[in-house]
Amino acid sequence: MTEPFYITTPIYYVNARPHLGHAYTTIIADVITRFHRMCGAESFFLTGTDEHGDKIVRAAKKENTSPRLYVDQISALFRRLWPELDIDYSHFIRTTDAGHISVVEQILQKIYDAGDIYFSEYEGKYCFGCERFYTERELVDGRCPDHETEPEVIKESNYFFKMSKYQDWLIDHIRRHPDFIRPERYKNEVLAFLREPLEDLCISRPKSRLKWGISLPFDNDYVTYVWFDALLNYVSALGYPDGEAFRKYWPVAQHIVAKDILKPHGIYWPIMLKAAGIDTYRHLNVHGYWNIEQSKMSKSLGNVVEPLELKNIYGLDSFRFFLLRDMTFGLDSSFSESALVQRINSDLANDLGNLFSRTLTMAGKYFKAVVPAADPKIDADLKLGLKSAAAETVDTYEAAMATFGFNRALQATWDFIGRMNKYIDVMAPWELAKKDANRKQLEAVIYNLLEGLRIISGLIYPVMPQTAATMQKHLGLDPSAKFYSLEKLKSWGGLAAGTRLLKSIILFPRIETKSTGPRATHEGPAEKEKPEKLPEITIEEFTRVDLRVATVVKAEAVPRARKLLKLEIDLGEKRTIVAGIAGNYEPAELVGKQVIVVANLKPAKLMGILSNGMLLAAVDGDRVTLATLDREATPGTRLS
RNA sequence: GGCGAUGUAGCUCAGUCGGUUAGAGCAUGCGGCUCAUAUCCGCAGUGUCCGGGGUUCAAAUCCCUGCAUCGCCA
Repeated sequence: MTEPFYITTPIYYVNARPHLGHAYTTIIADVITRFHRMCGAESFFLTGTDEHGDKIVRAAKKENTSPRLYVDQISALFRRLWPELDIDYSHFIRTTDAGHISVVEQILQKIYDAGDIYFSEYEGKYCFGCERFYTERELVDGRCPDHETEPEVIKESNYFFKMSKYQDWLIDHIRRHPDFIRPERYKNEVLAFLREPLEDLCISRPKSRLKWGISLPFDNDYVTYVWFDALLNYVSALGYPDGEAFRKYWPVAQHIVAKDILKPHGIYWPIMLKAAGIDTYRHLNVHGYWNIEQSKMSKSLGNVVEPLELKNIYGLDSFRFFLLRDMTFGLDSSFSESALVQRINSDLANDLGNLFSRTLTMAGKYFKAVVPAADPKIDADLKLGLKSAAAETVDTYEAAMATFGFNRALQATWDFIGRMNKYIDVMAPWELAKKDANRKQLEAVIYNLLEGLRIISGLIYPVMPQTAATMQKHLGLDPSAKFYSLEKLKSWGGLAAGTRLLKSIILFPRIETKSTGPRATHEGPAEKEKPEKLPEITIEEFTRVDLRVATVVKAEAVPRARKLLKLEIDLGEKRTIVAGIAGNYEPAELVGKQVIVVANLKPAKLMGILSNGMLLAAVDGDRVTLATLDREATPGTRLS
């Protein structure tokens, strides 16, 4: 029996709404869990929300609500999002759950009784506005960066966790288990950090300044520091100390985190476990950031791509595919709509979708949509290595997936898809179909193609569960069966002759991208009229024009105006602009586009609508082409 | 300021222990096919392997140095 599998995402801090970074981490956890189910492992996939701490109190205050109501609300956003991304988690934990709180208390008491928690006084610079201490380097000219006031020096007593005591143990553990933290770069980062003496961790906050947390079991005047509370979710969710799930899954625990929380997971957490007498986890899997609009994805930055919107536009499976295919696990990657579209068109529509549709069409045409039998004598010559290629593909795939090499696994799958397309080209079934004498050969060829598709549908299952099921259904198989079992994918010939196929369909519609068209090539620049030159201006004159990046939020036709569109744009603030581009652009295609706007143009009324700015466009007779940006930029950014 | 990573085709990246003519996908150009979503198959290119110096019979690869980007730490 395959050993069980336990994976966790971080529990997300509810001071912000879910964004692409959260979605990516959670999708990866979903994919790896589905993969382990393919391997036949009993799997447990944990996610949830982290809900204590002063940032929550402040966020709640800002919204004029209580922490309790606030965390309920944001936590629900996360919980509701995951099913929409086809994320099939086993359990959703909240740090405000009674069960969790009681485990935190137990473990704190245990470590306290063992003598690894001590009480001590320290002094620091405290900003009463922020309700927090600042280190010297965080201060700007000795002042709080938010309030610009000088923080006061205050003394405070707190409880500290003796992390230093376990430093050598941790170094040793990491050295003995080279894949404890992976990829390697992050292991090295942790080891580099551990070369310096580790400071003990302050694990309490006095209730005089923070009440929203778990009270220390040994001192009711304090609450637990949020990280100490949060990390313990990974064991509390399993029913530590003697739940059956804990016994079964904890020994194989693996975590997934983004690189910004490497330190708590790579250092605090193993040491906490050690001190509590719990075996440490098996792997910490660390991934990078999605760079959007050239800045990092992170909780504290506000530039957020709404995952829901993207999957609604391009389809959920395509969206998941892109995230898994384009990022090398551990490294940063850049996210752009054009990269997404390119992936969809070339890998999904052209390669896989077209292979599927051409194969099913032929099976329909030549065999009335019934899976033909492959005569073994004839088939042996006609497989052209397809069977062995499939076996190699599954092997490569399995090895890559097990080590979070999602892009390599998909690459291998697509190599096989390419091989299938090539197979069609070489075998030319449409030629075989012309002569009855070739009937047996045609049967074998079509059978092999359908069988190849069966295997492909299994391989894409973890990443694209919906598409996998659709493929199964059209291959006449039961999409609710465990068709994705690796064992089944490893043996050729699973598809039974006589199975009734469904009609060919388009799995992934191509996304039409606006190209400059043939016009540009036929019309050489020499034939063009030279644009009239305007008198020279100074840089100062130029800079009087306030050009800004704006994103089109909404677009609609202006009634009774042939050329005009009314646009809602976001350039840091919302604005309405009326643009004379209706003949060249459909309202729908403009939404989400980034344009360049003259922001300080005197407002003008067009067809009764006040237009507050102007779009830049190349106007070539009737042909209007909007000026856009090479890459996405933050709305409101000034052009210079 | 200290430590580290990265820099390879138009774009995204692979490149093992130093070893023949530096690779893949996308994009581009040409050819082929017609089952298929104008899809697929084949062929073709293009490189200051970031700059400079060194070691070596031989360097994208090793060493030094500079630059750029990023990360960790202070």
